Amino acid sequence: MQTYLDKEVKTPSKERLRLWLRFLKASRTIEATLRENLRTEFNTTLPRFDVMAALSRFEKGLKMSQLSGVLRVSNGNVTGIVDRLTEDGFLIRVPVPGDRRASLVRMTQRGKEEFRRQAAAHEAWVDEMLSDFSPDVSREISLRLELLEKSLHEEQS
Amino acid sequence: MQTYLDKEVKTPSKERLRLWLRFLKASRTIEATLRENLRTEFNTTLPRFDVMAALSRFEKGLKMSQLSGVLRVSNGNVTGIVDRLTEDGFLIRVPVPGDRRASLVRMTQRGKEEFRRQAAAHEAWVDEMLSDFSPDVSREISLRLELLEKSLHEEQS
DNA sequence: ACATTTTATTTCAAGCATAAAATATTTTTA
DNA sequence: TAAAAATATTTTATGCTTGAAATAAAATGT
Repeated sequence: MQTYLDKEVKTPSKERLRLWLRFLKASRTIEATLRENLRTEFNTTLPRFDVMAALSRFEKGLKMSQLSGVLRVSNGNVTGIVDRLTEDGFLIRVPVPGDRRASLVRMTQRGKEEFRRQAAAHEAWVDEMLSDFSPDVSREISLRLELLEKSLHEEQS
Repeated sequence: MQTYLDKEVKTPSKERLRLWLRFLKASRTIEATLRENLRTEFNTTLPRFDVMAALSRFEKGLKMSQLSGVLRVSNGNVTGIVDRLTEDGFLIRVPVPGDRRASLVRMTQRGKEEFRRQAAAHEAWVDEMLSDFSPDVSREISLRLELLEKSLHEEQS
């Protein structure tokens, strides 16, 4: 039962709900800015940037299923994005010897150069938006979020 | 220029980038769970839930432009979602007397009842996922995020 | 009153996202 | 080795999302 203190003292679940709503709103605001910037300055999108970022960490490329695993999105989703990035000359599909089902997706030289520019701009935009957070505070919250991630992926009891 | 301490001491901008990436990942993980739960338990989606949640706070309803303003999404986007929720009998469009361009969107009785059930489940899911965060810590981070939100919406200098 | 501008909303084209079904290939099993 | 199961990927159907164009009505200026 609720008391006359309701305004100040919420139930734990209400407090966590509020936290989630704030979290989501901040996340969406930052995302919207990044999308807008990627669109106007590089004529690309966040999903395309995400794919390039993932591939930039794997010189030898990734299979489609590995790529969708890393990005935590559906298989079918990645197909279309890789198709378009390939048409644009940023990615290439190379056959896997000995398995005609699979292919490795990797960046072209042009893709690498384009991504380098995008990544530098992206880092600057984030730095600007999060400028209120000192390196120490950033590290602290990063750590907390890492623990949260872990707890979210534990088997539900 | 970078030093041999790179592994431990990052530049501020790298530290903030890491924070953003963790932030985004946690946000997406939680969102994915909520989407999945809404789909399997209520046959609905997060955008539909968001629309209902916004309207639940306005007994008299909202104009389409107000609704997209509150949700911070594009006008055209809201049209389709409201169309489908209206077909399902959860929302109703009522004409605004004296302005034949606009209409007020508000929840039907059935919509209110359905949303009450969804909101209760939603709160419980969030409570479960964020159970590591004590009410005090929740409040503290909420406050930080509120400040971040504010700084993000200030005129860029 | 009439032309112009602003406001409210929808439509459109393109891309993103998912789950489920389909296709093709490889591996396992009987 | 032939059938069955597993794996890798694409296709399909449906809905979300945006920016831009289109439509319609209201407000403003001359």
